[in-house]
Amino acid sequence: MTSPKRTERVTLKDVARVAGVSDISVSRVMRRAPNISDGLRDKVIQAANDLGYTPNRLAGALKTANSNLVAVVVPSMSNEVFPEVLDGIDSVLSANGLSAVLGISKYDPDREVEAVRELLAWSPMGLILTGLNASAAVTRMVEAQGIPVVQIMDTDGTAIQSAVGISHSAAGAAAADFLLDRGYGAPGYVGAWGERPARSRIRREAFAARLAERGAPLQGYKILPGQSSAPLGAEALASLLSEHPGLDSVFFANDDLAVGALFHCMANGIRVPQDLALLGFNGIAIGSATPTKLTSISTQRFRMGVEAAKLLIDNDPDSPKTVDLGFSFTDGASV
Amino acid sequence: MTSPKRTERVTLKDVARVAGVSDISVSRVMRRAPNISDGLRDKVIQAANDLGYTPNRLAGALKTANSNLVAVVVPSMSNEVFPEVLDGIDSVLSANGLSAVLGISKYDPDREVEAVRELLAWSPMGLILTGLNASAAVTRMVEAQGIPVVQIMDTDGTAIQSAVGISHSAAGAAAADFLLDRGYGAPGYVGAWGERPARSRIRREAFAARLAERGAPLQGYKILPGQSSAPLGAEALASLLSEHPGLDSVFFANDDLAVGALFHCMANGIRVPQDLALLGFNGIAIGSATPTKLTSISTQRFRMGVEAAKLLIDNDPDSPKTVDLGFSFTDGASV
DNA sequence: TTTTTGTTTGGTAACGTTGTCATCTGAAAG
DNA sequence: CTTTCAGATGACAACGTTACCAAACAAAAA
Repeated sequence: MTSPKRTERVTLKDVARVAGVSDISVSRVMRRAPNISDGLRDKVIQAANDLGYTPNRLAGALKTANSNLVAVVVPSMSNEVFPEVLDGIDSVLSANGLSAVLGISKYDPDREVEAVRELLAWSPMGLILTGLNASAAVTRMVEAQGIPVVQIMDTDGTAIQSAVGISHSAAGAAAADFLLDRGYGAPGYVGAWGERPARSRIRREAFAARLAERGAPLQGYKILPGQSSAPLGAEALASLLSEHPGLDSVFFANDDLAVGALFHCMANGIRVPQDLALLGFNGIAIGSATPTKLTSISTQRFRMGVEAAKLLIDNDPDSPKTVDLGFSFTDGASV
Repeated sequence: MTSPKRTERVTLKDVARVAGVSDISVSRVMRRAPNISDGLRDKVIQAANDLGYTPNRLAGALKTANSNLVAVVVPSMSNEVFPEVLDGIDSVLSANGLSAVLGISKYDPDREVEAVRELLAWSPMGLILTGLNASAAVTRMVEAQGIPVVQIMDTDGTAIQSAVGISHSAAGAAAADFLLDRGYGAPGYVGAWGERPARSRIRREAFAARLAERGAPLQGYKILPGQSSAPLGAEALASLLSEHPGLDSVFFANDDLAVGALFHCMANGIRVPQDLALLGFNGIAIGSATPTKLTSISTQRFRMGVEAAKLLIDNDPDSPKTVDLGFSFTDGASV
């Protein structure tokens, strides 16, 4: 029984010695470089397996100045959206031998800068950021590093290089049209998180602007400080209705809030959509299971991650791209 | 306007040259080593800022054989549970200058092995795995690397070193007691994902065993192949009830399924809990906003991540720990 | 046969950092 | 006025890889 103490790392040299070849040949076999004879390859693989050799990527990445890491910074994990995007990112990265290093900014620009600084120190081959409102410090750092950057979620604004997302202003305007076209004339709005995800503010403003444009201005809105959740949505709607009893429809910053609001209506005898229409945002699964199916604006989050990772991988520095994945209305019964 | 081309990396040497000191002094200042005069520190910091210097962790980690990375392997992101755990992990890691490198196994043991191999190549200072059922290959690799390992979610079984989680067999048994103690005598069970997360199978088996022990055996169960979601829960319950109309209570593998089932009941005139009691698992936010509050077994997922990261950081290789965070019943109205 | 060409292998020198061992101050102790 | 010692700083050699160039060899062309 061997001691479970610090095992000396098995290196290329060890494998080379055992296989009776040069270091560099081992390196080439491990990297599947071309022009390797079968004999050499077999000897090396045999020796590597015998010794339990694992390449040290730290050394390889240092030498080639090209780690197979991708830095990903998202604002939060306690929100269905980002895990789904991450899932999409990882599905592409892992298929290409890349790994994601994660940073969570908690919607705090300073933390984002810190996270980016921290992650860039690993010489990632690319960076995925959330939102287009990157601080100047972040922009400077990534430009100094000279790596591809893809910003996700948002296409309203100027990207550092490339972006994959949707136009939140278009979504807000579309929500307004959707409600007005269906005859609602007294719309309200509910948000959360103090609108720290700037994207929800953009939607609200575009929603309000389009409503005003069409002569049916926003009657009232409520933005609570807490994190989005169904209970918070119920609370927000109750509070909004007490201040604005005349509302006939409400647009929500996300489906969590909208579902909670739907529950509030069910519990309080408010008929949906006859007395009040509810329009969500994001199109998460639960909305399609509620007794009254939630009408929502659905977005493609997994795909957003996939496209972002792809853009990073076959990056063409000379032609940054902005990919708008669009959105669509789910056929619910709450509007 | 400088060309956005490949910028040469700014290294310690550059900073040292500009500051007029030795390389190693710059290194020491950057690492906040002791015994540095204020004069030296100021010169170095000034130069580093002027040049926009960022340390290269690849080189540092290679030299010290100690990266500040923690490898985290989870089975999925499309499940509220793991993002929350990750959030907890990251909160501790980021406070300690560590970063998480992520691997997603998709509940596939082969992918898990691959992810671990991939991540270990970065010489992480620790590894967080999901579940206690790590394959022999994984165990061998981490032992060869000699780094601390913490396994999360589960405490029923043998950990490689340390574990943080709950006892799913205890939870299953407690669910049985909970229902029986409240007078229900004909319980059923609903699961999903083909029970690939082994933990849900353990809960079901313990649930069934305790029921049998107390003379009220499990009447029937339904485990659908698809991923857990509210719509799937509704579907599963409908199907279960058609096969076993006499059920008076159902225990669910998770709250997503249970909430969907609750909706199914509401839409079909099944009174909860008079006609049918529903007991969930996980205690996610939405369950406390439904018109009939969902009764559930709540677990501490964020804290699980926190404790796992802490265990990794102040690791004592000689005394691995198993931390059982326990569970509790939420005071819902569905049982 | 000789020359050309291409395939296969090896030697050497980095990549950017830090551990280890000097060296050099200057002040306290003798 | 030495000796001692702690506090600062520096020189050098790694860490484990891979890029680059050179060399050996074999096969094809002349």
